[in-house]
Amino acid sequence: MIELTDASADLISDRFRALAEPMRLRLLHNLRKGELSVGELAERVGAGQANVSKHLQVLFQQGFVERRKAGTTTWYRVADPAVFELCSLVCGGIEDELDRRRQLLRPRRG
Amino acid sequence: MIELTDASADLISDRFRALAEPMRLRLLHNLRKGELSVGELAERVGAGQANVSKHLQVLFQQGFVERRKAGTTTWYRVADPAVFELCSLVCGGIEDELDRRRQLLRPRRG
DNA sequence: TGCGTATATTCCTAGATAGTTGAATAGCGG
DNA sequence: CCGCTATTCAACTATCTAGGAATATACGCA
Repeated sequence: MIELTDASADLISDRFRALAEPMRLRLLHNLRKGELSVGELAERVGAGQANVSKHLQVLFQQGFVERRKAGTTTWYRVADPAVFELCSLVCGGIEDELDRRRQLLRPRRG
Repeated sequence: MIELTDASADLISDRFRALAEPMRLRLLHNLRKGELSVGELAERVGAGQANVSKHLQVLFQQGFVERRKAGTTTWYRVADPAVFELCSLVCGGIEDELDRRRQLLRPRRG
């Protein structure tokens, strides 16, 4: 692990921020099965095309997706498989967190 | 990996968002070595006490840290070691991304 | 009780960002 | 060249959040 300087903290947080958005996670999830165009992604996630395009820019800037232009359409694909490992790690914690929230809902003065 | 429903996408993004903040990454980094109080953390990261307290709430809500009250001081510690695996994965991508950015800065019409 | 300390909470402001809309760009077919 | 399509870009609004200041709460001590 990098010794956390201010600069590297910024870089790391930038990458986390790119994943801190449900829409972008859905885009990545749809791209798991293979390449998709912007329009196809917009249909699948039920969002506007411009919106999807901007989200894809963010993922591209962080290197999570790559793109390939063919004629008028742009095909996006996952570039960094580590993103799925990241999600798996986070998903592992989610069930724990749900359990913990249920604990918090209980009266605690027992 | 969880089949990504809208609800789970929200949960996952919430967890990523908790890490998408340099200050919170620095807090977690300082907590690697062991328990620290809010005041100690505020000194180390050079931030206000209220600010640090609020960031710790976010990390606590997402289950990344635990806390223990002793008198008037609250001691925080890392609860989920997976957070460091997450950072490692992200750090691994950062050097790749830096290389990629250097590529982008080059004239590409070769 | 009253004071000092440590933490949490509330209010406020400035900056960031998601989403929409409309325009601009680029390729394809006539 | 002209329309058509897919994508990107720019402007705008609404929402969110980091940070600071002030306040509230809780604890220890005399």
